[in-house]
Amino acid sequence: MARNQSAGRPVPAPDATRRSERSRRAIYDAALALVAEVGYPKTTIEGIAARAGVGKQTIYRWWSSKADVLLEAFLDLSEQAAETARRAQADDRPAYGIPDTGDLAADLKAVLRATVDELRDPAFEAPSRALAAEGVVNEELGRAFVARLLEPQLQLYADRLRAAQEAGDVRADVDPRIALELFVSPLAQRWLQYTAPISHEYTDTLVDYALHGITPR
Amino acid sequence: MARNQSAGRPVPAPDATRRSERSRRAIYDAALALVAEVGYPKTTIEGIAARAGVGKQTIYRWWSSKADVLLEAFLDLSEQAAETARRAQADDRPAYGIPDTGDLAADLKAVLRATVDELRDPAFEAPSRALAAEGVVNEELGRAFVARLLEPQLQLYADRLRAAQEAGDVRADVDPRIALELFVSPLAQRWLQYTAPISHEYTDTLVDYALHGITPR
DNA sequence: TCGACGACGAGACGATACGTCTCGTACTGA
DNA sequence: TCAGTACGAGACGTATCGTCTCGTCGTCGA
Repeated sequence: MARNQSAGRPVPAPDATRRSERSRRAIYDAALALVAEVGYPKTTIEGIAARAGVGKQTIYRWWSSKADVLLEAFLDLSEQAAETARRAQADDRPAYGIPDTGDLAADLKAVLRATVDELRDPAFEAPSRALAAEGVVNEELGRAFVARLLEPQLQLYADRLRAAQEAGDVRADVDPRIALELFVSPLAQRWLQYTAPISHEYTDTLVDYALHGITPR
Repeated sequence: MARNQSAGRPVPAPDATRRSERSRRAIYDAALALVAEVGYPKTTIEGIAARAGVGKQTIYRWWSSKADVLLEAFLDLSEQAAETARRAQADDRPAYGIPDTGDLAADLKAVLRATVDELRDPAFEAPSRALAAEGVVNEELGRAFVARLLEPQLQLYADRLRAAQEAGDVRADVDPRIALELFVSPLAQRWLQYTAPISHEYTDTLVDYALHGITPR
């Protein structure tokens, strides 16, 4: 019943410098594999430990919950993927983010098309959904998920929109953080909640509507 | 292990005409109360049965899962609420739905402001989140949730937008089912995922951006 | 009027998974 | 060299799962 640093003998905090990197990685791999194979609800701490060849205590020592393990595993996966992508394009592109060819509509459409394709990647789908779902019901994890994974992505759109404002392609009085939601959120909702299918044509349409509005001009 | 109508003796389907209405209601009430009080993950079938004063088998006989119980409980709650609302306004409003004063922007803003207030109602919040979360990870339940709860709501927006098209306030080539997502989905995402706070000012801004676009006119 | 049928409340049952704990081992820093 | 601690392994008691088996009760057809 007693958790960390509560009454009685304060449980000594584990020494992070002695932590086993090997176990950490094995736990990430096992967690992601299990979620993809049997689904989040059937993924258990005991299952992760067994698959990783690790004692249960090693998991409980470093993480507070199944969701927490998965969040860090997915963060690690994202970092690796970003690292790989960054190294692949290396010098020919200045910074990674949303391209700026000067044509805002085309740039947004291209990135959203790529996002649609990514959302269909089964390796990402299961853990993404699991984390999003847990975050809906668990505010603490939800905020961590947003702060560490979602918001950095959204920031890229905000940056691109700000650049467009300076180029005069977006009105100066528009808030980029809100404007980006006009095309990002509809895609997110369709994907998360299965409200309707997603496609390249769909995201193209979203960009057109968002840029020009739906009223007669 | 063997579920309904599989091998061996086919399990006789329960006779719905002999179903206890009293138990059904007690189960709905207990499920909603427990989710609100202790949260969805800690809500158990055994807990619902005990609180409802009902045998576990009575739940397993009529529902396939905890999520299924909650979906029906919430549907029932929504129907009651809709019934009450419909009876309250009775004759002074012709049909319930989104008002049509002729001013599209004002009508949408009013409804979205009301939605913001609703989303803060604690009685709805816990079960809504629980169902949405379960639907993210469980496609079958997700689709049922959308079809029976979400889509009927969205249809009201589509209807209002179609009326606006006939009045010439929305371009004829715009797809209302997509257009409505420009202001509904951002609100949904902020609420579901805690990506940012929601307010009346925020939804007003969404409507303005969606109607007129973010580019210079 | 009465007997069978089946849903009901209650709870026993074996199977998991929970989170804590206690081993013996192995590495590491003083 | 030796104390300290993370580690793999797994035993432990508790909680909930979904199935099952009771005895009770209300309803419908003979």
